[in-house]
Amino acid sequence: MSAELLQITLPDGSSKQVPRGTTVGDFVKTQIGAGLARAALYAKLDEEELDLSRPLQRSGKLTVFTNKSREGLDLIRHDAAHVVASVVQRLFPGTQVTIGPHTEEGFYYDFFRKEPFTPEDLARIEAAANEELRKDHPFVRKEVSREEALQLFEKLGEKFKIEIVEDIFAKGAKTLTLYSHGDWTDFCLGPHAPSTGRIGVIKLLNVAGAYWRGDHRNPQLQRIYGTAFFDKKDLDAWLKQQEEARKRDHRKLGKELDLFAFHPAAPGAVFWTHRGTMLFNALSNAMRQMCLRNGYQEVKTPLMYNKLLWERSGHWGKYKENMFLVLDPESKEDDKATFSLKPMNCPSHHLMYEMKKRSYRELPLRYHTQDVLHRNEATGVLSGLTRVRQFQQDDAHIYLMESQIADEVARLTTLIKRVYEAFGLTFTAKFATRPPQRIGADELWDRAERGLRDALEKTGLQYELKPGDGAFYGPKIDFDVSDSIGRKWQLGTIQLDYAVPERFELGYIGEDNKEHRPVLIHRAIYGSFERFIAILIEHFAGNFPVWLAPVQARIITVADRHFEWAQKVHEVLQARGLRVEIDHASEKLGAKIRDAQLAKVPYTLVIGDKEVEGKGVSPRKHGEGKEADLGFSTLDAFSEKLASEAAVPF
RNA sequence: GCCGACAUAGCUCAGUCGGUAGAGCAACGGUUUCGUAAACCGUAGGUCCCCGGUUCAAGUCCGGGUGUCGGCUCCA
Repeated sequence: MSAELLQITLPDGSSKQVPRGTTVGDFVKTQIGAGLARAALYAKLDEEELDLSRPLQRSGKLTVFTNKSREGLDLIRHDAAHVVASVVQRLFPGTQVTIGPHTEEGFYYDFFRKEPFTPEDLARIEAAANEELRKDHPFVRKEVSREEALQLFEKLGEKFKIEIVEDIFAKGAKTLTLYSHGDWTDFCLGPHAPSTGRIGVIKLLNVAGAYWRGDHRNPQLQRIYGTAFFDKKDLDAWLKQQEEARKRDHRKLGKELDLFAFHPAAPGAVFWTHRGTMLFNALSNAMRQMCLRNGYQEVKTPLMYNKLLWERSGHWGKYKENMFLVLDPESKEDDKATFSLKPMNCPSHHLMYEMKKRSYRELPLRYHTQDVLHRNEATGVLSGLTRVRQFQQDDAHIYLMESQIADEVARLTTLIKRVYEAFGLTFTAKFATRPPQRIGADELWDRAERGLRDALEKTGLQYELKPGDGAFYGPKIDFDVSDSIGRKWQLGTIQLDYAVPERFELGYIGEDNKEHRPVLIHRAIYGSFERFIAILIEHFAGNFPVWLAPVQARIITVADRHFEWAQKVHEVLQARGLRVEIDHASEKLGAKIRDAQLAKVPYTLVIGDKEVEGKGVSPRKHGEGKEADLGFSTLDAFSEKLASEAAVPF
């Protein structure tokens, strides 16, 4: 069997026969073409990733990746992480290496070193790393035994590597692969590009702390973030895009558009300006109306509760760290902290639920609340509007019978989809199952997970499975949306909960005249108004659609003599519930137009002799150039138009 | 909470080697009454985040605190 032939199928369906042992690189060169051979970085034989230098050992479907593919880019970014690590160890002896994967936008490498890396260090590392690329070191792969691997890393004093190596072998690996370039060697699953020269350019971005293996009890490592591209031009384009994205940052736009502010006296709590409040209220009212149309009861409950409630709900035990406690000087308790601001609405709703005897005929009973919540978040996690200590959710708790779960979840996913699509947001759904730390019997979890999953499957929505990511009381479906710099934020959520009704001993009288336990669904669509508004600001880059815009139209006059008609226009539009303002500045028209444009007001209404004469306005749409000028319109016609655009789209 | 960086006028930002702070915009006053992205002249505005230290002298150097930012852990 010296010339055993393998059957290698290509993506176009054609297949080639080559002797076993032919390397991937040779296969590509002889069977496909020299051009692809030069461009090739690595390949996949079925699902197995192979370096070009690896011999083909079995038949299968071969896919070759070049610099034209996402996979190719991910590969050189991983290569780049190796190059950076090698340079860091040369420039900063004594630094220990850990891991360095590629990410969405680049890569990182985690190092253990006492002294922090400074921005100057980064610049040095970056320069030296790019120098390595020019040397075009080949990546050399080698398989070693457990003993060889451990011996190598013992010698190098790489404690973290040893830990990983031990783990790999403990999981049953027979050998371990090492990759070297130049005189630097690292343990790595691979694959890698043929040589360092295939990485076009490396750019280091920043340093940050990260815990070893993501556990805060472990030593803190220094994570160097960077990115790599095939071409300097691609890097420049990416940097420019990043720059553009930063212009949409909700913190920047929030200040520029005068929507909200923060003050050191209340870290993590928002000051909403009038404009911001108008936006907030537009969202709030839209949600409120939608809930009312869909069988929800809107309720308001107290913001502060005696700890009797928190002990009952389990928050006192599990969540106390995150709650703002309120001292009661009259209290007989030692710590006087007998009250707390509510961090969630659920316990309040349960109290309301149990205030009356409930019948199965009332179910599903849906409580909707937009009350203010407080959570004492760790200082380091606060971030603009996306992570705050005081916030409002478009929260709801739905009490229902188990048989109603599928329908209710289907209704919910439909609502969520409708709302997100009305904003043009693209989202991903995640199905999160039981976490290691949980309450409730496994049998309940089985039912809950099955129920939620069945309902989700029924809706046909694409979703990602997140095992172990559920809430401590039940599995959930989360809906994520990205911000302008690509960070994903959880907005909507649907959480199924059998445990809490049990804990609160909630009941309803069934058709059989017996007491039954309801199931609970926690759900939010916006998530929190604060975070949702952050996402919207970035999504629209501050150019809100009319129905959301804090100011929907700004009236500007050509000269002071037009002021009287301007006021009349203002009155008429305001009477229709539209948000309109007059620019009183003693400026030329051009300047007022510019101000209105910078304020991103959807319509600027120009009023001069012509408009006074014709009892109308000349609207100008937000935007550039001649087409922005809509010409003359009667006041009636424009007010119709604006009112129709101000309608809630869901 | 942890690691790192940053904090100067309402905003955006200069401020060299340690020698008591400056611009543009905004605000205010005046002139201008103007047709689709910036009229002109003037005035005022500062606990250089806070507390302490070094120094003849601190916006600048050092220590502590607060806040913000980038991550990590956590989370809507």
